[in-house]
Amino acid sequence: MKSAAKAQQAEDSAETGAQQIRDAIREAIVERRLSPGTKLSESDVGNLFNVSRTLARAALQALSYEGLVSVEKNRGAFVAYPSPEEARQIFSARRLVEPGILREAAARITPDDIAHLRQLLLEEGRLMSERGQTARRAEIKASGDFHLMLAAISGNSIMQRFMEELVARSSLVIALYGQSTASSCGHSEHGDIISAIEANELDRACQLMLHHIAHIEADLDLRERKSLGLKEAFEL
Amino acid sequence: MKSAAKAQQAEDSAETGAQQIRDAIREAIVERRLSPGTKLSESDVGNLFNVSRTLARAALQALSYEGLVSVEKNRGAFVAYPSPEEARQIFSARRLVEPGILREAAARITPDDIAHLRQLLLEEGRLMSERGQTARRAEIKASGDFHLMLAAISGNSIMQRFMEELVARSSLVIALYGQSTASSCGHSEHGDIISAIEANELDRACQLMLHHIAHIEADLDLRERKSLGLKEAFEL
DNA sequence: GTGCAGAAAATCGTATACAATATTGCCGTC
DNA sequence: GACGGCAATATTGTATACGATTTTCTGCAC
Repeated sequence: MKSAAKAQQAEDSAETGAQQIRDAIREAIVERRLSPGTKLSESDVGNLFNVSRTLARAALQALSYEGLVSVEKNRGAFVAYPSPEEARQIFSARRLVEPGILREAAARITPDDIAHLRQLLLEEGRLMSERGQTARRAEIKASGDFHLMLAAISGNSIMQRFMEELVARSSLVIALYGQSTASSCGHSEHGDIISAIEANELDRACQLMLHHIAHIEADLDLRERKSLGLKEAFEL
Repeated sequence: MKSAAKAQQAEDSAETGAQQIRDAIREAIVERRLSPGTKLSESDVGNLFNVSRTLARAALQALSYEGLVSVEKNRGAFVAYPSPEEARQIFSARRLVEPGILREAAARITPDDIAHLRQLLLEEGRLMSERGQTARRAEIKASGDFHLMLAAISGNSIMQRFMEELVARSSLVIALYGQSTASSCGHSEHGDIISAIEANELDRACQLMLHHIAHIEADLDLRERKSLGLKEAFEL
């Protein structure tokens, strides 16, 4: 049943070029090749992907629904620049839903799933030790994939989509407010969570998840940096 | 701060005509003037609102992101026809997030908010006793508004938007699979939840909320109705 | 009369064109 | 030389146009 749904989605997802553009831009944002605030002009995007403004616009609109891009009337689209308040809400939402997702995932998890999770962890660890931009980008993605995999295991595609949005937006927040140059996600904590699930200690797993999210948030410096900073930048 | 955010949103929401069309169609779907499966041709929508296909298409795309409309490649857009599995996921998601939302809302609720909630309840009750299509439609909307108001009080605009999606999709599910002709939401249960919040009995309020959602779900007949039913329709 | 093939119609996917709005640079005036 | 207004430019908002795909209808063969 799930595979059938996925197959159908896969066959439909190839439907339009806008989808591909949207995915490409989203990936660029999540991997931080595009910085918050960057202008995404419709013409530029169109030229870049060799399509008309129509498709570029559709892609940008789609990204705005996910909160990754903000479009301002008659001004254009920009990579989202989440405010501190927005950042707090994103993590508040994650604290709210992730324990629940974890519980549902634990109820349906198979040994196969656990193997996949551990493999993901391994990959993540490998990337962490590597140097270089590409490795760093892959690591960022992998660390989010852990949370997404849990959502996928939960079997609820609605929550899965929601988590995808939250993880992507979290990446933006970390890019903006993250302090430590270290990994965005405490790597070992992922492993601890898996272990707790495996040991069927659900409450502990949820606690670990909450702590994990708290750790990520603790690494942020959520001070209101008003965009008026252009003045301050010269008042130094 | 919140009001500022809302004001900005309000001033931006008037930005484009597609937004208005999207809202109009969504309202029609939620109030069940548009039945699941109804075809929404881009041309028809455009003509109906006296805009070009471009805007009609944008509106339909937007609705598809919310799960209220499903667009099939080269075939067109239709009012979503949620499968039983989808319906289960929608309510599963609501069970997952609504207690959390309620807790956050309770932490920030003001006497003013409670007054608003009670007023909403009163309105709901009044509509329930009335006869007529328009009253019924207003009642459907009001019963959803209770849940949305809680999300609004929680102060997390991300969760609020998510709840808007879930409530709207729930309306579709109830239209499709609901059995009782009665209200979509047990009216009295809303009042009980408010009372529990007011009495600061948070755990009880959450329990009531879960029961409430369960009641709605219990009124559904989530049997797989294959679209092959056109045969059965004549084999009766 | 039934079934299939081909054409006609309708609808969607994408590109281009035009209108409206915001931004930028320029020039005249004070 | 600084400020304010106007024109030029760039960018978005919307409409129209054209090609591609699907659906439907028609007509011919069996």
